Amino acid sequence: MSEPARSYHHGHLRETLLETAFGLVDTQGVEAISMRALAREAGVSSAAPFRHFADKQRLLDAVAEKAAAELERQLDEASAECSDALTQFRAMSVAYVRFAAEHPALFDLMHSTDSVAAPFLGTVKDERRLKLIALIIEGQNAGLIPEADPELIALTSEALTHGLARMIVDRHPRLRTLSSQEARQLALAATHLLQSGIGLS
Amino acid sequence: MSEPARSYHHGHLRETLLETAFGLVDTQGVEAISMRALAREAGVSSAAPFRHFADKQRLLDAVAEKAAAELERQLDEASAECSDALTQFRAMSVAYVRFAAEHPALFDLMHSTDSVAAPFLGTVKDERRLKLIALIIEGQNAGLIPEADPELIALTSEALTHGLARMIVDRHPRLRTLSSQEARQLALAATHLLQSGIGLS
DNA sequence: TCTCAATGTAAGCATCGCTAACTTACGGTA
DNA sequence: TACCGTAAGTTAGCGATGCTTACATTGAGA
Repeated sequence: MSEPARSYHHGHLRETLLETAFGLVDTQGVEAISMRALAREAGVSSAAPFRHFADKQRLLDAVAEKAAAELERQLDEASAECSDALTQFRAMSVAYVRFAAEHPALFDLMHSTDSVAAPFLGTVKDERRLKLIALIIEGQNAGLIPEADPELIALTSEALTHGLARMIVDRHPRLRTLSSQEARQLALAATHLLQSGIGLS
Repeated sequence: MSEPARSYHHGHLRETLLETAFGLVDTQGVEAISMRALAREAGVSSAAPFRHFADKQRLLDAVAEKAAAELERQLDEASAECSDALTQFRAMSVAYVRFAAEHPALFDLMHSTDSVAAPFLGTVKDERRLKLIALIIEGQNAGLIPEADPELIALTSEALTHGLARMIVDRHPRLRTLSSQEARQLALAATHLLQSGIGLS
C-alpha cells in the first residue's frame, strides 16, 4: 500500500501484473484485460510487461493457474472440515459448484486454457480425480457408498458437478455478483442431485 | 459459386458474412474472426459489414443463433428416428454430446453468448427442456422410466449431458477433428452414464 | 422518371499486441 | 570498492483491429 518514490525499477512487476489481472478477470471478465492497461495500472511503460510474460496468452495462462490453485485451496479447505469419506466427497462437489458460481470468469478461463501451456492445470485435475477415486473406495469400504466401479462413479460425479457448474456459469455470463446465499442453495441442490442421481446413501 | 461482375452492391452481404463467420468459428475458433477479414473475404470495404451488424458482438450473436438452430435440427433428427420416449430421450442426449464434440468452438460460442442479446438461444433452451420433460412423463406412463419428479430427472440429465459435453470441449480446446467414431463412443458412454446414473431401465 | 433510403466506399481515430534499440541500476566479482 | 554484465525498465513505432463520419452509388417504389 506504499510505493511512494519508485525509480526506474518496479521491483514486483510480475506479481503486481498477475494480481491485478487476476482481480480484473474475476470482476470484469477476461476480455476486459489488456497489456497496455495493466502497464498503466502498474505505473510502468507499455512494453514492460513483456519482460515478464512473453505474450498476452502467457499472462492469461498464469492467471488460469492461479485460479486453479485457489479452487484447489477451497476444495481442500471444504473437505478438511469433514470426517468421513462420503461427506468429504459431497463437500468437494459443493465447493466446486460454489466456486464456479462465485467466480464465473475465472472458472471459464481455467477451462478454456490449453493445459499444455499451463501444465499445472492438468496436474491439478489428475490429482483431484485420484483423490475422488480414493475417497469413493474409502467410502465403499466403510459401507457409505454402494459397490460399483469407482471410476464410473467418479466420472459420473465429475460430469454432473461440472455440468451444474457450467450451467450456472453459462446462464449468467456477466452476472458477477451472485449472492453467496444463492450460491449456497445451488450448491446444495447439486448435492441432492448427486445423492439421488448416483444412488449414494 | 459465381459472382463474376459485382458492381457496388453485393446483394447477399449479410448472409455471406454470417456463413463465412459460421464456418470460420467452426474450423478456427471464435478468436480467428475479424470484421475486416470478413469484409476482405467478401470482397467488400471494411466498413460495409457494419451496415448489417451493429458491432462484432452482434455478428457473433447471430453465429451463435445459427449454431443453436443447427444443434436443434440435429436433436430433432436424432429423436425422429426413434419410436418410444425413452429411446428418443437417449438419442437426444447422444446427439447433444456429439454436436459438442464435433463443433467445440460453436458449442462454446453458443453458451458464452448473452441470451438477452440473442433471445433465440433462450427460447430454444426452454423449448428443449419442455420437450425433455414431456418425454420423461410419456416414458413414465409407458412404464419405461421410473416414477420420480420429471423436472428433477430432466435437470439431472441436462447437467450430466452438458457436463460431459463440456468436459470434452474443455479438454480438447483446439482439437477440431475428433473422429466421428470417437465421438460416437463418447456419446454412447454418456448414454450408459445416464442409464446407470439416473436409474433408467 | 425522380427520388430517397438502403447499401456501399474512403479516410481516419483510438486502441491494441508486440518488437527493436536504447538506458538504468542491482548484485556478483576482481 | 570499483567495475561491469545483465535483468528490468524506457521510447518509438509497426501493423492490425473495431468502429465512426462523410460521401457515393444504385435499385425500387411513387
